[in-house]
Amino acid sequence: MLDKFDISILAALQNNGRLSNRELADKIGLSNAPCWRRLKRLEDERYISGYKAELDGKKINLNVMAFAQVSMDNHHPETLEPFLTIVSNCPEIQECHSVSGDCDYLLKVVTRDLDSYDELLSHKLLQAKGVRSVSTMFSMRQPKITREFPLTELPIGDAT
Amino acid sequence: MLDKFDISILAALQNNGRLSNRELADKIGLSNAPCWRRLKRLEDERYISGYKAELDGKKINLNVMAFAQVSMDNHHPETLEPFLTIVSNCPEIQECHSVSGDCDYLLKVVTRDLDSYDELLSHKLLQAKGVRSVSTMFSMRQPKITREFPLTELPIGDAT
DNA sequence: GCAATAAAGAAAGATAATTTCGTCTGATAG
DNA sequence: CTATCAGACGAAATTATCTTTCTTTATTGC
Repeated sequence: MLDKFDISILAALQNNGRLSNRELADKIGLSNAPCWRRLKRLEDERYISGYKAELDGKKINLNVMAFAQVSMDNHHPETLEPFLTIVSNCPEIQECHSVSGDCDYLLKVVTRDLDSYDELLSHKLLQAKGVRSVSTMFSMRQPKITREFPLTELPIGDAT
Repeated sequence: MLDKFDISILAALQNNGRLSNRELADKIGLSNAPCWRRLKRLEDERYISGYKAELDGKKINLNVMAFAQVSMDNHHPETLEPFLTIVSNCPEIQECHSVSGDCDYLLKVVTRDLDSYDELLSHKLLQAKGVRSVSTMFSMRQPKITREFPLTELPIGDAT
């Protein structure tokens, strides 16, 4: 169970994953040692699954972000397998969700430009046996984009 | 321009954003100081836009992930504004993309359970003036999910 | 070749992480 | 009501790491 200090730690590190232990301790209102022990616990118990540097896509020449809705011929494992292999080996595909609704998978894809996207689509995805069709939504602007989870909904342990 | 050391640094920190400078230096094959200077440069020049702790959604009671396709009545700024305000104030909405295709916006949403999702939908989004309709795809499984950008496509500077 | 520039490495000084230990608070059983 | 125990905090000492400075090594243009 998490108390308000734990939640503050998670919130602070979601925002800045490289806070030093001292800064973190100041921010949440504990001293050095207990803050450190709590953080280790949160890491050990996998509340925190990792730390990631966030890069600027534009700066590294990734100008196209798209969501591809993929429909499959059927849902037999041997039909899905070649597709999933491509997905897992393709670094431009950041996310693959098996979804409810009209299509079977939703992919989040990042590429340098439209040509690269087209190439990925027509030479990789559409070549996969089992893939019936792909319909693309291009992300043109991102009024909001964050990786933070909402922590406001969490039940709070003691120490309130 | 980035050379192979810079790219290794970006790749390593995308994977583990809390590598110490020493570990990073070992990994990329430079000594302490130059590795540190390169990292600072990459931060200063905003190749790295930030560091984030990655939480486990299941552990903190966020069990529903969904993509909401939103259609608006029209594209006048005064129509969009109330919707975008809700989006920006709603912590459950992680991403809002203005997209090409059949709908206007694609939202990535995370909630505790289906009830919370329904509440968000019917009491917040669908109440917004200007929102014509919302169609939801629930993410049931994630065969792949990463936050890493592909760095293989980058042109490499000298020092090859 | 030789100077000038740019980046690497070594080492020292400054800063921060991690451990240890003593203390306090609150719960529970006698 | 008090004694005991568990759990967590904080101060301080130790260890490790970061950050700077200075020197050395490559590379480029003249």
